[in-house]
Amino acid sequence: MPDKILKAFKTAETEKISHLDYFNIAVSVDCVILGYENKQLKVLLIKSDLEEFSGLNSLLGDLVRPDEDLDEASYRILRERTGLNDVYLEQVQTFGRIGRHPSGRVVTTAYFSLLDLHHHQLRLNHNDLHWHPISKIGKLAFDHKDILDSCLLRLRQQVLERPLIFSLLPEKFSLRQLQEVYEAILGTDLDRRNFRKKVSLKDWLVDLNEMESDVPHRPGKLYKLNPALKKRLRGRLKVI
Amino acid sequence: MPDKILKAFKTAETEKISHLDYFNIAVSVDCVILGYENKQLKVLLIKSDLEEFSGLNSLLGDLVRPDEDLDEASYRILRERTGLNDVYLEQVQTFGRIGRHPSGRVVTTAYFSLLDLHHHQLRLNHNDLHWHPISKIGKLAFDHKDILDSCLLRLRQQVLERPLIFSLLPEKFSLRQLQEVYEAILGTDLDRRNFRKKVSLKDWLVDLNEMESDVPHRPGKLYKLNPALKKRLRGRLKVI
DNA sequence: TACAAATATGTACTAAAAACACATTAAACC
DNA sequence: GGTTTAATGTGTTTTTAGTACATATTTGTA
Repeated sequence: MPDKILKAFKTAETEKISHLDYFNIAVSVDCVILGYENKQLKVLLIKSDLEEFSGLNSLLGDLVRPDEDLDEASYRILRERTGLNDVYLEQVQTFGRIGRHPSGRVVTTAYFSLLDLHHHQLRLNHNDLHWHPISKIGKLAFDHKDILDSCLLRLRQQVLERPLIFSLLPEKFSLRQLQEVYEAILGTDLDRRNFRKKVSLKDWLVDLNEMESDVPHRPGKLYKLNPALKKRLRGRLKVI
Repeated sequence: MPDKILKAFKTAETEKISHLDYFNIAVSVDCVILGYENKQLKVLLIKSDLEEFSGLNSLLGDLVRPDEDLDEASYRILRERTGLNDVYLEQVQTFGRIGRHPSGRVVTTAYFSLLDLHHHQLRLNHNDLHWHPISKIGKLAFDHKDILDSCLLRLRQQVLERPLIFSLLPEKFSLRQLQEVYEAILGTDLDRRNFRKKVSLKDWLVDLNEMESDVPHRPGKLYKLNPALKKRLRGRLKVI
């Protein structure tokens, strides 16, 4: 098998190097799992259990298993950590600096996901897991701050074009709630009238003909995501 | 070291599995190197030397070395294959299906690059390397057709927003040449007057006050890329 | 010198985005 | 129960960007 592999990658430089020099990297997946609460965007972090990063938080990640697709690993991590199966995950970028992991050569692929922090199925499986406001993130373990930033950048670039945001919200929501989520993600104030016009021009929402309740002011109409779009946001993993 | 590594990735599932099960993946880089000639976008391909893919072409790729950053590997491949050092490369996506490489578990990260196919430094280092019009690409080895398509999609999405395209052209070019490149990439015809207006509103071009020569019609003005933008397009690799 | 084939430069029209205003509703308070 | 408060809901106007389209100009060539 080494011969076969070398043949597949034969270049002037690699020919003399043995197969063992190459098949010794670990690949991991790190998930930027975002939620929304109290008008803040939050990310799910875990206390690092590596000495090198004691006291620091890290993203949720794990090594990719030998018999596991890269994308599948991201769904597994999300499921293991949150209990959620049915959530959209998107690959963003791969980080492969030599020294990025203190224990060995680990190349990691970053995914982001948005979910409703109050989802009834959400079960954080570990005491050290916690939601952290992204506006108050300091140092993170590994290169996880870079990973977080790249995912946030991607999210901000795409959030107005694609119906990504709705999995952050409960099934039924008002336009005000929706606007507040956008404002939290983009970090800007939006004009309410222009925002409503923009949203209504897309086919994203369905009017439920219901009203908010328990709000200390005039209640607004409730909407849900157009079911036709929901499929696109669903996880693509075959549920085990 | 195995203990240390396992600690870093401890989850319910991984605890019982040994370090050797994980640090045995190879990571490769595949480069979608695009050039432009005869009003066509072309990609640099090489004949696959794997039996499984005999007769098929593949992208230019290589395994990432143990002591090499992921990004650096992409610049090395470009340099080894084309002789060019000073070229922009951008990471696009990582492909990690289990069975994607017949010889073992290889996760690959795709990069794309645009370069002037008639650049004086360009020296293709192998007889089997050739430029292939993207409009006539059939089957490719591995999952390289998917990789090519994802890079082309990214390119088309970004080419109007960012000054990526200029490395496809010689130093001096006319607006007609520039427009033809855009048309080749986007696969559409553009209105000449609107195109010129759009370009002139950006700060991308510098008028050289020179004219085309050797054209069988009225010569056009020559432009070059605004030098202030050139840095952003340069390769980020420390030249060895 | 007339013609062919480009360049160069608009202008009018249309659609999208941003700025801005007012009437309406329901809860909370006196 | 009337008044206040704080939202919702629905515009209009203005500005900007995008699209469609026309004419004069320059050079090489027959």
